[in-house]
Amino acid sequence: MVAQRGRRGGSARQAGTPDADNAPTAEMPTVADAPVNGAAVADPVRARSIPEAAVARLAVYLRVLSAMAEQGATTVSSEELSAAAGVNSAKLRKDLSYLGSYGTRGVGYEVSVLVGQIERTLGLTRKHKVAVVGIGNLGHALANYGGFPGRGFPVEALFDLDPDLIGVPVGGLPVSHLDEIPQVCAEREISIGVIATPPTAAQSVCDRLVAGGVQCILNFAPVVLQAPPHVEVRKVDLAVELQILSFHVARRADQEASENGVANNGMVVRS
Amino acid sequence: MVAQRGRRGGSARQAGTPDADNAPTAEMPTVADAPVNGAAVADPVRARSIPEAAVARLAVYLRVLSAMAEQGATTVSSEELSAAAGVNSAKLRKDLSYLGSYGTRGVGYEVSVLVGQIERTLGLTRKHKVAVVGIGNLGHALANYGGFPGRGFPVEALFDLDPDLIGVPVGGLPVSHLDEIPQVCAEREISIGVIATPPTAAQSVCDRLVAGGVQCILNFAPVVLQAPPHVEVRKVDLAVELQILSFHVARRADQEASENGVANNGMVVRS
DNA sequence: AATTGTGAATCACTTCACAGCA
DNA sequence: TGCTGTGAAGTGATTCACAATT
Repeated sequence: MVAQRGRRGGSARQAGTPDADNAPTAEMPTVADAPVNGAAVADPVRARSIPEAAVARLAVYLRVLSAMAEQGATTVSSEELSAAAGVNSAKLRKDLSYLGSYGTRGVGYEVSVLVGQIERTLGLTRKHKVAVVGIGNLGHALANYGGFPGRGFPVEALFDLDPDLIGVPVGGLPVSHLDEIPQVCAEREISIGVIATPPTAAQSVCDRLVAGGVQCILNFAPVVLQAPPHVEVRKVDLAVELQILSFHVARRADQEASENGVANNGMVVRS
Repeated sequence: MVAQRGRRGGSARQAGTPDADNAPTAEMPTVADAPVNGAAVADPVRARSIPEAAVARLAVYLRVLSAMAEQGATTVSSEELSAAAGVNSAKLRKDLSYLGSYGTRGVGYEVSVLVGQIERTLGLTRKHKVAVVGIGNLGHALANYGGFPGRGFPVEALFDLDPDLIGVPVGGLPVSHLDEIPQVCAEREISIGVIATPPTAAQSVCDRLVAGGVQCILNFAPVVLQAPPHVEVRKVDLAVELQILSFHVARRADQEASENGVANNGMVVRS
């Protein structure tokens, strides 16, 4: 049902979005992290390192598989799963092969086994406590998410600057002041900090989260954060997303124009 | 929900774009595309295409440059700009080179020129009307963003299913019913649809947006959308973002373990 | 017969390193 | 001298295509 694969001629390209990068701080929207510095990854003992891009897709497969399991499916082929996840089957199989060999040739994969292996690989067998900083519109939405997606990411601290908000429970949890970030995060062993503040406050919040010992930061503020290398930063940037879409609209308009013989150098070549 | 940003992940889309262009002054870039040699491509004109990854970074550079301009900067070197954007300078220069040659050797770039060229390339010289579907916590946050980031993305329609919400103004704009999506989007010439509904509603909303003629969709719902190839879909998936962070935490723990001489299986042994 | 798993090829992106210019 | 712009090399990710396996 879906994806047709490109053959020659038609150049169908999957847009799989490549994401990629992210450096010491945060950079583009995509996957993250690149070892960039120096030698980078030494030799992960047992880990065959998984490409960054594949990690993001594993999370998607996990969601699809969970839905399938709920509907009673017990086995699934790479063709089915890849269609549901919107990727091609070769990519899916390659991605799964990073986990090990858990499929049966001629048959497919057992859903429950795959779910277990992906969860293990993504580190989902342990809980990751989350703090949300900036209880504005977005922060509210995040705090109310009620124990974040998929369980395993309980929100255990909320922070804001506004005195009127301090102490007020949001989603069942009272809001603390920004100044308390380091102490509270340390006490509650927060491992992921979510920044939903205005851009001007973001760097300072980031610094406090780091002081509080958080290991990862998910940044919704439209700024490039500077953080030490041991802290993983990812960003979600609405403005960037919209601008990328804008680019594609423009590109498309352009194409149409040249197909109509408009711009271009007058060299329209059509069949 | 919120979720992460991802790249486009899912829907199959094709973008092969044989482009053509590259006129001395007005060239509109295209995303990189499969060269596919062969006889097919009949376009002798050297296509100027911008890698997808570079497009995302251009949006970041634009924001940094705007901030610099506000502070009175008139010129900037690749070194300065790249540091502020969190990338290395070679990558920055390469990215800017896709726009054309707008720097001065030995000096740097003129901020205002760069801003103008990036805006042109990203198609920001024209407005892109936005509709937000699903006025829950997140939709509310988005609607109130007040004419989205950076101007140029005015929110001109809101939709929800809840009867109690229909007609109620949110951020100054009344909410319409989901059923009206195709008609309203067409009337108001919406070009970008933002889906902030629960996952079960997302595909149907997507279909209606497409019926209403929107060209791009930004999906916050945690599902893989199927959309026709001429519609650009991007997704922001909070669960995926958190799981990627989780993976990095696990990986890091793993590495530490092996640095301590632990072999494998999870058991931490400290010397 | 069907489907996985994967080496090899291809394609995309990044980084290097330096020629060219102001 | 300083900094841009870019070919070329390097790295990483995707796709192909088929042998291996049930």
